[in-house]
Amino acid sequence: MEKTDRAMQSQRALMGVRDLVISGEIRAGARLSEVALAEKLGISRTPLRAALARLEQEGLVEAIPSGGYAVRSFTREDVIDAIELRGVLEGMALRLAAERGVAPARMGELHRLLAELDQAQQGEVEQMDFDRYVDLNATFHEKLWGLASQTIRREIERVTSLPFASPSAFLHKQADVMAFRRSLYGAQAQHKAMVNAIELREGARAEALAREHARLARQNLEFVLDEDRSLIRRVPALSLVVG
Amino acid sequence: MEKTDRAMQSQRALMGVRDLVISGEIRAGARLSEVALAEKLGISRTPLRAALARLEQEGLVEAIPSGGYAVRSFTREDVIDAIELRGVLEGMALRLAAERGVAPARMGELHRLLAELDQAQQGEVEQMDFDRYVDLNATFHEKLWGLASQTIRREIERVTSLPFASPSAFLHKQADVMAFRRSLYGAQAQHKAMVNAIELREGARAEALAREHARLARQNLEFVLDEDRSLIRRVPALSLVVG
DNA sequence: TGAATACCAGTTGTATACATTTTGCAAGAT
DNA sequence: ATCTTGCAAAATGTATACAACTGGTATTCA
Repeated sequence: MEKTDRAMQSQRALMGVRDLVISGEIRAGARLSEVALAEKLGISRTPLRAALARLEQEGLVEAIPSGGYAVRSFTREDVIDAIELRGVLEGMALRLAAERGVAPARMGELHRLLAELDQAQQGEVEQMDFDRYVDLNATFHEKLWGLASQTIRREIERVTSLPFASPSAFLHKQADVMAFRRSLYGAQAQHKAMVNAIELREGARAEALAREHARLARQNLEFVLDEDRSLIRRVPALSLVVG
Repeated sequence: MEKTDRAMQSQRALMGVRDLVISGEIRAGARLSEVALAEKLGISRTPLRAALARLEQEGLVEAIPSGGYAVRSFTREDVIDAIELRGVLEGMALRLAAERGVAPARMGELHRLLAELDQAQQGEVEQMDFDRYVDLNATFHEKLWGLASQTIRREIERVTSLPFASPSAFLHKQADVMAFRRSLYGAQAQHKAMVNAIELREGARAEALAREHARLARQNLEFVLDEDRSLIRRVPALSLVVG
């Protein structure tokens, strides 16, 4: 090795395998051959194995009893529960933020993001700045997570490492669909209500709103699976869902 | 290697390091020297590194920016949030169980455990079968987790891998204290109410009860930290709490 | 005397070698 | 034709070798 950054190969392994799995290039259930992967990624088996062990913790990959790993496959119920789980955790984060209080500076950042989100969806549905909204939405949710303590933030980040459980799962730039665009109006209303609830120290309301907000992802999931399965390919990791 | 089980050394590494950290044999903040640990456990660095990486995910150990790992240290707030997190996740599990329904056979198992728990705390406080209650309580909670889907169960198990966040954290046989014994009466009443709520499909009540139930652990934590710090040594991993 | 530097031990991250186990396949028996 | 058995290739788990980096100490130079 000849490199600059510390633990470079490990990072390459982690991102490389994650991409291969999420993109669906390796089918769900398929065994992950260490030698083949190591060669494909141009690294040795050691950092690769570290990546596989971590991806098992993240839930993208599962250990085979006889040894090695395979790409995990998810049922519809798995995905629904992962989304519900995110809602519950975000709800907890918001409730605690409301109960314990948030520094004014941070609330200011949230309001600024709300205003930018408003701008992004200005005008008619057809001309809204979808890509910009996608980016801002991801930033907004990350800011919300930042209100929580490290312990809770860690869990949220782990759960959302399953791409279809992330708040941006169905807001990918490759999946710009009318049905998704329309869902953004309700979403933005919920964003504002969540921030308002935190300001008013209304913990229960903030929690309920976060849960209902996550429910939008579930709606979008069901739209993809039941109404337009051609979108499966465009939503990250959704190719791992069977049935 | 000459061994029987698959991935034997990795398991040994994981349990070995976990024990060293939880028991407090290695101080919070101390660097975990790989060569020293490997020699101490009689294994090579490879399975040891796998164990360290996993313990980092579990939260017991943290990566040092310049490389390697150190024993993590927890603030009182960290522990409180971990307990609260368990309460929220158990609450989610029970709510979903209530909403979606539970097979009668499983409810039967829960009732049987409730009866056994009743037996264990029969009679006067002084003569209750504390050790037996401890075991049954752990089994009961595991059965509750079993009501949830794999996704949620995984998260609960990860969170409770921090020993002080587990439902048995303050019910350790080495920490048989009057204050803890007395808390069991209220706890058992909550156990019964939780099962009842699931049977009546009262999801919100089940969730609220699970959260309040976890709050007992917080009370016990505060008792240890504020009233009888000599107990710190007897509660697993509590020596990692600073302040 | 103080600061900068060069060196050195110790440590981690990565690659590779090795032994055991698993698995796929083909041949043979029923 | 189907199931069993044996074997070889491949894959995993572990150990070890190696190179780069970190941190600290002693030396050197101003």
